[in-house]
Amino acid sequence: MQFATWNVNSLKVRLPQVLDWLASRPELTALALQETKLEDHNFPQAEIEAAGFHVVYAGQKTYNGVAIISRVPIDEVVVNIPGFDDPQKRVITATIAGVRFICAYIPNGQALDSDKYPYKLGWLEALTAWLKTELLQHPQLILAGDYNIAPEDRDVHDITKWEGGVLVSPAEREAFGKLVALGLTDAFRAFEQPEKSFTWWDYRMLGFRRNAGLRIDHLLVTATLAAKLTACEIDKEPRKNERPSDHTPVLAVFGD
DNA sequence: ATGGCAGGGCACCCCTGA
Repeated sequence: MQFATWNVNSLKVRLPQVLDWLASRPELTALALQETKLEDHNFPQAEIEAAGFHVVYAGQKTYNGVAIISRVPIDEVVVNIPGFDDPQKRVITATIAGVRFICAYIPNGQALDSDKYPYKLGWLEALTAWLKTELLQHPQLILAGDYNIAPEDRDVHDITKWEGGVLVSPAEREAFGKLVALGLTDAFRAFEQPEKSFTWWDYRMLGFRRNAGLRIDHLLVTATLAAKLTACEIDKEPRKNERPSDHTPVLAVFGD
């Protein structure tokens, strides 16, 4: 069983790369996508199904948009955070192979003095409250997505450049800590990993070539699943493509 | 040095991302 997350920064542009990556990963069970940037009537459902996959999605024009692609049937689909009034399409959840798989595109926040920053913190609170109830029903749960939070300084290429900004602020890291405190494990940190492991690199200033990146895409898993984890890997290959997404996939592998 | 790149919408420039 393998689950992955990838912010594709426009599925319209990246669909061929997504299908190529899925073909290169035949053991992958399901993939969570963020920033599809497609309204539902434009979503490439037929192409994805023609390639042999199941898919569910929730999108809007220009911004945000999430989807889950799966090799096995998808059940119990929920869009957005129940009880939280938000016009932005940032969450889709489904049960796949007995796992409650949540695909989330957590707000960026833009800047500490922006209106988008309190929106981000409130959004994280709502997510955490809802997760509490989900966890009561689903011992096997994965919260996968673009968190827009670098949890620790080692998740940042140069902390002096980011300190005092969004993605690394104490309040955001505390919100990440509250998710972990629900009993979740950061799958990537469950293993020895290379130093300077990142999932996003700025398009500008040769960010990828200089490995000037951040680790902001994560899979948090319940204890039941953490016990089955055998690996967690950032796959940097898609970031080397022509016209790459600025994010690259992260993959968690589970045994029996 | 606050810029640099990319995508989308819309109109030839602006917004957002991280």
